[in-house]
Amino acid sequence: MDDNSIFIEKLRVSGLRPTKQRLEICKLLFDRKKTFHFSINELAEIFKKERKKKISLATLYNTVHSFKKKGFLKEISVNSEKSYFDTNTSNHHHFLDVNTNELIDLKKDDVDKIRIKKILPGKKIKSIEVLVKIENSN
Amino acid sequence: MDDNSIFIEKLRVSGLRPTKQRLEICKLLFDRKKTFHFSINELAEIFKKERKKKISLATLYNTVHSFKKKGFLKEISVNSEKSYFDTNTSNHHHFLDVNTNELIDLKKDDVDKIRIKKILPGKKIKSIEVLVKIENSN
DNA sequence: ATGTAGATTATAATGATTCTAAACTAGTGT
DNA sequence: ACACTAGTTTAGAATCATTATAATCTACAT
Repeated sequence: MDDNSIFIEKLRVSGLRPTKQRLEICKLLFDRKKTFHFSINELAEIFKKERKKKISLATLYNTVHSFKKKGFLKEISVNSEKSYFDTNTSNHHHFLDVNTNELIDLKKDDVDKIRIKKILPGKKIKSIEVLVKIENSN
Repeated sequence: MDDNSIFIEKLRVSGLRPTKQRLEICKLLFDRKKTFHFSINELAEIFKKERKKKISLATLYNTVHSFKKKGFLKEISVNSEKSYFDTNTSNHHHFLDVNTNELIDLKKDDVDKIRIKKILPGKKIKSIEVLVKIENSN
């Protein structure tokens, strides 16, 4: 038997019912060592082809968005064609390989602290996101 | 008579025929002091409501994309809902006011030079884009 | 066991973008 | 001035991703 108790708890605490589908999605997204970057379409493909589980597209959309709202996922728009979700919700930046369209996490100390000198009256900084586009050298 | 000779030249040099529609779009986009940030939909609205010119949506899409390809415009994706084009094609960063969804240019010296310590073999850095999300501070 | 609010689902609806193919036009040569 | 051609514009159709709908199902409190 697979042990879902962590995910059941995680969902319950956040006010989401631990349904079969949500647990499947949790296992896929969060039961891994490395950060996972995905689009909803890729997620759907994985369930269909690799895992042979049929979770409707609507549920994937609903779930990913509610996970985002609960802070389990972060959304990253890299360009107009593609939007990724990131299982690493800590403050961090990204490489985007423009040849493969792959996102790669940058660790905190891979990037010097960013200082913004301009301030706008009545506004405060909410987040700072750095996207470093990389390409094949040669 | 309005003097379009600069735009006619600009288009011709880049290999685009200076058509009525393209010149109208040039005037709207480039005949201004401050940087202009827009979505294609907003552009369509301006032509329809403010300028009473009917340029088909297809042409706006075509033109904006060819202007982007020629380097007259830069595209900035700020979130999954919205993608902006920027008439300022120099290297610079942005504020995004999440309350109004407004983009604001940061000047070069508003942000310290970003140093990326990580390098990936066979890859080189193409660009570094910083998006600073700001919100009402109250 | 029952009731009910919350979830899932297939499908339809929407909305943004791209495609198509016909009509139009800028620029060239005559 | 005229005609030719490749490039451009256009309305409308097609496509694709995402969201809405409403019927069915399920977790879970009572």
